Amino acid sequence: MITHAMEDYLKTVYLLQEGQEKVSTSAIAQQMEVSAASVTGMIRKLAAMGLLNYASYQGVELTEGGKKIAQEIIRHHRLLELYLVEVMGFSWDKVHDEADKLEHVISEEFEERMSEALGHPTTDPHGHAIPAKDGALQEIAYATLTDVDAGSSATVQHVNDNDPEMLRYFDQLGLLPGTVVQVVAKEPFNGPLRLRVDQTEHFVGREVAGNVFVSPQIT
Amino acid sequence: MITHAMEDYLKTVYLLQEGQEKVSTSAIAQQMEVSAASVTGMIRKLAAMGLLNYASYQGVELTEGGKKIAQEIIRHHRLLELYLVEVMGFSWDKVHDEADKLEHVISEEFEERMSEALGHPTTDPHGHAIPAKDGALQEIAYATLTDVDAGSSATVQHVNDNDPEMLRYFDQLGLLPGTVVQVVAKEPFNGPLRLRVDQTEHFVGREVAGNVFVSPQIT
DNA sequence: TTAAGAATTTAGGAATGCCTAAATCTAACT
DNA sequence: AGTTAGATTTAGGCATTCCTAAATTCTTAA
Repeated sequence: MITHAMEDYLKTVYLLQEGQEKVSTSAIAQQMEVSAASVTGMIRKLAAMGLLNYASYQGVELTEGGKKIAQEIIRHHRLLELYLVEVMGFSWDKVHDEADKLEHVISEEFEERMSEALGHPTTDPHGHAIPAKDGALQEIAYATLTDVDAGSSATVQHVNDNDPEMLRYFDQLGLLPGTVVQVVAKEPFNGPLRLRVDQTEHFVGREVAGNVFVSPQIT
Repeated sequence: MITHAMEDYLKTVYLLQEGQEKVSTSAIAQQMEVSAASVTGMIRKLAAMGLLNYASYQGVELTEGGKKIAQEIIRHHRLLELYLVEVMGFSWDKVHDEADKLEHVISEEFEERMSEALGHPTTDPHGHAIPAKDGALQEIAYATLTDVDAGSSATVQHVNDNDPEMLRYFDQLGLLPGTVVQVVAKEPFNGPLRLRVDQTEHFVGREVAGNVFVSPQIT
């Protein structure tokens, strides 16, 4: 039997795996805010179930079976986020936590009816791709605002959704997926970025800018 | 901390408590399909938390605190059932199981938004009363169809919702909350009841009839 | 009133999922 | 190659929630 905790581990490994081949125990522990020892224990169980490949000290890699479960959970999560915002009227800073709980519990029919009600959408409110029912998730590794050269513009693709307070700040700044931002200037010594969004200028710190993922603006 | 299992126990005790003063260990065990020993263990924990009063061999009674939690869970369950049917288009035989999982997981805001979307309803799809946000649930102890005299008519108030197959059967018979039924005849030796629903006659067994709760038809 | 039978509780145990502390392994630098 | 810092695993424990089997208590009916 697959438990909620197992689903959370698979989801985390899947999302960390993007780009890298192998995922380390400590990366999982940090992401999930559990001890590394707990991760080792769970990983051994998941490996025994054939959901991931694992060799001591070498890191972890999902099998096809593990990937399939992870994708399903991520699909649940992102459909839920969008449903909560679009149909139920939640604000986008509150939907992550709600979806984290609901994603393990809803049935396939619930998933299907949400997808239908939303017109089979492909991105969630934070700009993340929603995997198709049996399709892989190809998340593109976008740069963040901190990587954009001063003077250049970029289009917001997605933002990190795990800090509600930061999401409210994004909202306030107008840094929503699809928005064009110009990096007017970057102060030295990890100083703030001067941004122009919708004719308005803002100064934001590097930590915030590092959570905004963008593609270069086509001019 | 209150766990999902604890919530389930409180809910079960609350629903069994209607009519009776005290609820026995074995009644809880039977309803929840766990062993009596498990019930004893959980009850001791809930009593220690002040959620119910309990003396060995004497049965169990919820405290005000326990009642409040039970009502909240029942409100979640019944709002979810109605939301799943009315907004998401589920058929009424599938919503019980889905609601049983979701009821422990949704936030207060989710509850509130469902209630709003439904126009603050007072009964769920099976005819059960939905408790108000902080109001007690006064479920009336209706008779079942088996109690109705041959020749008399009655109005369906609610039906048991825990058996999906039986719900589909009710649907087929037209035995929905609000419907008027005439008990044309009752065969002896626990034989079937001859019912007239919407001009059509049906023969149904006592087990089914015992799960249909009715009030006498005002003539 | 006493003894069977039913109901309930106690005792002991298993699985899950987390923890801390200690041991072990890897990798990197002298 | 040796040392050491950091990553990882092992060992031992705790809480939750269920179980079965055995002991106890209550009820009832001869």
